[in-house]
Amino acid sequence: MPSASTHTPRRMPRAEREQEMLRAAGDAFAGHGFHDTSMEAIAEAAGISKPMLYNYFGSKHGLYVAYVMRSGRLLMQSMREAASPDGPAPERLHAGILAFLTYVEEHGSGWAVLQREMLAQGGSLAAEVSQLREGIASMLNSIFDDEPFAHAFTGAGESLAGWWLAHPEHSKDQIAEVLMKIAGFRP
Amino acid sequence: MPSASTHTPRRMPRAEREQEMLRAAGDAFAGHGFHDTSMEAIAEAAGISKPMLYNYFGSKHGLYVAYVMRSGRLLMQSMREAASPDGPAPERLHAGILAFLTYVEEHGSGWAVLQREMLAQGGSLAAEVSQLREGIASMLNSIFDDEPFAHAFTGAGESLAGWWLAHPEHSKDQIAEVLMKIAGFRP
DNA sequence: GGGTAACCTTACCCCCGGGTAACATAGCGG
DNA sequence: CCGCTATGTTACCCGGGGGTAAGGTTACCC
Repeated sequence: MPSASTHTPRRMPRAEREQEMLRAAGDAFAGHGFHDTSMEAIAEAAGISKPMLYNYFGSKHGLYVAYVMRSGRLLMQSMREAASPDGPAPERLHAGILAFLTYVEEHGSGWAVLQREMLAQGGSLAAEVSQLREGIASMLNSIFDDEPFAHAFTGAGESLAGWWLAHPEHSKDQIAEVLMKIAGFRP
Repeated sequence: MPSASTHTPRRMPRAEREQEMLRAAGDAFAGHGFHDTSMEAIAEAAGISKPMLYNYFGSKHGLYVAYVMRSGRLLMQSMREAASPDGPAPERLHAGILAFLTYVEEHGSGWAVLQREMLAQGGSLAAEVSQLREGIASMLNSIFDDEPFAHAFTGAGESLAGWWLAHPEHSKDQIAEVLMKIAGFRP
């Protein structure tokens, strides 16, 4: 028994450790923002030491990019699957809204980071994030065929989702109904 | 003539200099965000030296707070004046929307900073910013009497305003029409 | 069982940028 | 015209945190 004081540095396969790092990083970024989150803090939350983060992601920015990209991919994938073009527009829209709200509900940190990053127009993630915006916009344009309206609707969804997280007494379906009403599809 | 190389340190009354500092700070904060903006950069943009900023605003945070507060006051004042409770709801809403869009148009930096700050739920400005949110929410609730809908509508306005800034080929009235349509007041 | 590669840590470097002390001068009141 | 205050500057301190060099240990494979 060499020393009982060391922190049980449990070994872990790379892929698994990577996910844990991303989870810790995401929670930290979502809570305090990019700049008010230190690599040291992320490492501690992930139960490892700082150089591991650099070994796996190269830099703080690299870690952030990895998290944002993964979050964006996940969101787009969920929505595309739900709103695949079969069936009439209102059904597709409703399914897409539910997929979005489900993502927000289950990945609060991911959503918070994505939302903040979409506001920062000048960032180095402009390309990746605008790709996400484009994807959602094209889905909505295929339903509304009215670009300004589609953008307004996007904002309505984002804002309402944020409000919902602070008022969980409303059901997911109630929230979806509000959005359907805004879209012009009365029940 | 002592030295032609000095930067013409023109004297200026305090109030006037203060406005210039706030203008420079606002543009910088809007462009790069709070953390990626250095006091040095703000001082240079304002044509003065760094200690002046500390002399006038105490700290970087103090300068930021001053800018956010002034922006918020200005926006609330414009909207309250426009949407004062006389006349039917659609007219009040339309006037409020136009006041909002005018503010966004004329104070792009102020709006960008306000919008970012409203997303950051945990900041030290939470109190001030939530007061702004409350004000707008109460105006909209007096029109819609439907809190979730009012929040969604707020988001639609914010998002559409951002999109408008990137697509100035649309007129202010066209944008306002989109919002009126979302509100359920068809032309 | 020994070489090797992957996993992981401790201890440090060093710059950026917030904040300040000390000093300079314009211009107004008396 | 003389000093006092408000306006302004240069030059510096120093702590936080991004990033790294060097080394240790586990486990897999032959």
